[in-house]
Amino acid sequence: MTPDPERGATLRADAARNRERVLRIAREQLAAGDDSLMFNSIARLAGVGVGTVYRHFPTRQAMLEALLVERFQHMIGEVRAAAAEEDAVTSLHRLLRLTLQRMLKDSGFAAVFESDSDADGRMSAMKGELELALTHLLDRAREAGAVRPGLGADDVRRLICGIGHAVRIGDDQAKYAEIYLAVLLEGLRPPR
Amino acid sequence: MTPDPERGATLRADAARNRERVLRIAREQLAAGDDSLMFNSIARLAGVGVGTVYRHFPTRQAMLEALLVERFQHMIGEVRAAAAEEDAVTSLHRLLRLTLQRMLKDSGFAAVFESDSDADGRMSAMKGELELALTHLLDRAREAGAVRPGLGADDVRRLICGIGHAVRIGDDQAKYAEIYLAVLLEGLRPPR
Amino acid sequence: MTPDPERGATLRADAARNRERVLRIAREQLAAGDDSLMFNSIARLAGVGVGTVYRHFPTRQAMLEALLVERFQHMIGEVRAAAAEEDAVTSLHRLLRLTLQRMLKDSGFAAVFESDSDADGRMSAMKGELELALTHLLDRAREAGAVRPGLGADDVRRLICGIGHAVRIGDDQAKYAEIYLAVLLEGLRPPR
Amino acid sequence: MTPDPERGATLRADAARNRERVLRIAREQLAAGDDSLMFNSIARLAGVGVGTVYRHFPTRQAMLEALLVERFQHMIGEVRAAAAEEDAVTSLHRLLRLTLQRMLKDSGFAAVFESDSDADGRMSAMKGELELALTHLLDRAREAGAVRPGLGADDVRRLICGIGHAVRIGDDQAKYAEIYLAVLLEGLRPPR
DNA sequence: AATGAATGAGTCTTCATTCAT
DNA sequence: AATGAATGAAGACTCATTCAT
Repeated sequence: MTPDPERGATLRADAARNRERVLRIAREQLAAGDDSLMFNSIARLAGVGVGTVYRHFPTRQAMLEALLVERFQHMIGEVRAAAAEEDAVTSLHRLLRLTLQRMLKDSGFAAVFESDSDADGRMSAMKGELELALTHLLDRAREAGAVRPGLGADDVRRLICGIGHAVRIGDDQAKYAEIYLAVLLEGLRPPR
Repeated sequence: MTPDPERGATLRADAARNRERVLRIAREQLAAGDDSLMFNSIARLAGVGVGTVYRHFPTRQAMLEALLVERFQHMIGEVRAAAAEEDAVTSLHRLLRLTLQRMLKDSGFAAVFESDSDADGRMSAMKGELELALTHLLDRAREAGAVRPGLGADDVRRLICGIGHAVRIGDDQAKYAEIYLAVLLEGLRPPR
Repeated sequence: MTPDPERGATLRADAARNRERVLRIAREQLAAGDDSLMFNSIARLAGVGVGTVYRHFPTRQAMLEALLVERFQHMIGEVRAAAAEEDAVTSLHRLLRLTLQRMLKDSGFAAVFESDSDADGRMSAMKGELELALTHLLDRAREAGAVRPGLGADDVRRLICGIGHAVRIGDDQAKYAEIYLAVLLEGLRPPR
Repeated sequence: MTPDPERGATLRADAARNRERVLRIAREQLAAGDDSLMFNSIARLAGVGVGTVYRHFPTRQAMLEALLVERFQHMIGEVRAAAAEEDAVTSLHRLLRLTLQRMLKDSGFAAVFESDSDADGRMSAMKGELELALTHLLDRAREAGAVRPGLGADDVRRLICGIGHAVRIGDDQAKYAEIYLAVLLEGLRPPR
């Protein structure tokens, strides 16, 4: 038995192995651009029964979130670190750039990051911590004149999601990402 | 027989009538928030056979585009008029605000406006004219200092789509639309 | 196109053919003792797609009822004729015997005959007519002293269903049917 | 270790405890109107593994029977007592009324009481004793003129099951039970 | 040109049972 | 003896598309 960091419980060795297999396959599918996450085919590819997949992940959304628990936990650390840095503005910009790139690379991440309704309470909790940390960072950046009043952490989340969307529409994402991000960063500042 | 302005051909009277019925129902469905556009139910509601729907619109995308021909033609006029106005900056802002509201009100419009691949050449042609007119307007606004260099009409289209997306993520669209639009407008300006 | 007596509408020739095929297979399945009426296998055996089966019969109950429309219509005639005969008591006994035998031979019939909730309004209508005719017969048999007061047509229906159930429990149905029916017939009379 | 009266073997204390837990939950489920007796959910509710449930009860039928051992044993006593009473006819009527009410209250009991095939030999043995005792009672009632010749204990069992079925079909069981029982009791008598 | 019945692959989901732990 | 994760057959149902009428 090994502790399962994502469930706060202990999983039988084989169960944990299957869970990981399923998650690995799901990750591959998403990476390959197939965001349908069909339980039957995931099960087949993972070499387990469908029932096993359902046992671990009652819904598609739950699977998506499970796929991202580590990433979100990592992000919380990043945002906290960013909020603690000396130069809040640079820090904010770097954070937003990083987040944008993550969204572009991983559509599953983008989907969960955008969504307001989580299947799993732990995901909601993490989002709450994320928002808190971002609020701190934002407050400091605001003091430095880089953020207009009236824009909260959730607004910034939505806006960066919007920018991600704008970049994705186009055909040369690498090219647009930096430009559109620059537009956002300038737009966040108090109007002249 | 009446000329069919959208097909460049002549349609039998009953065919034209059926076409309009289908479009009307499709419009109603979209307006009612159902963007699945299922051909079978549209056919049923329109009182025609599915085959008839397929004859007129080979794909969902084609139907969507047909639904929006008038709207796009109207838009072309708007953008041209905007480009001709004295105060290009105000004009640009008004145009973007109008477009944003249109996207929020009509998800079908948003989908086609965002898309880079059209089912029907006439839609592509219209988009080309739209881009041309917007380029003019943008050039004039740029001279007035309201648009940074390096941002073309297509960029602005994508960015306003992104803002629309950001607004749609939230639960109180009316509240966010104006704020996020303001962020975009400020962001479009040359950096300080 | 031929008129479809069971739908009150006109069915396309091929549709009618398919409908009959499906009903024939369903009938065979039931006769073979399989009362599960699985749509997929019925479709396969009938040589049609599942969708076709679903189109004709939205639910299992609807299919069962469709299977029995003719039988119920015939029964209505029988009960009316029975109610019109000279010797109401003999007539009632013969009718109940016939019904019991029908229930034992055809479990589908027994199921629909017992059920109080019909999928199709026409079935409910037929049951209503059946009840009416039986009420007449019962009234006449009551006058002849063969039916106790307080027992209506629906009670008799339930009781004969119960007798059918009692017979079915045993292993030698032929043996029990007549005896248990005799018990019922005597029990229907006013108490001594 | 405690002797397990129902298995003729000795059960480890924890095994006996588990067995009782499972039976208690199963009883509750049935009482709550859920007669599906799903092993997985029973196991979950009982706080044991499914495997444990299977170990104790190889089939649903076996579980049902185990649930009813006490009740049947009690019934044997009742029927014997009834057979010993002075007024056999009254006694028989009271017994049938009691049995009917039991069937209506407890669908599990009804199922096992009706069934001719038992999973457990002890259940068959009990049914045998029941039949014997009922035969005595019936013989005495027959002498008193309340039961026609040719009707044995098993027939009466089936008939009361049939009456239970008839009552269950309707929507107002309390109302029909007494009437239909009266029909049966009169029907049991020798024909006039 | 119109019809709409038919198609049937595709997907989802459950649950009785087994067996490795 | 107990566990409960795993299994996967089984069955239900949908809907985009075709094609005979």
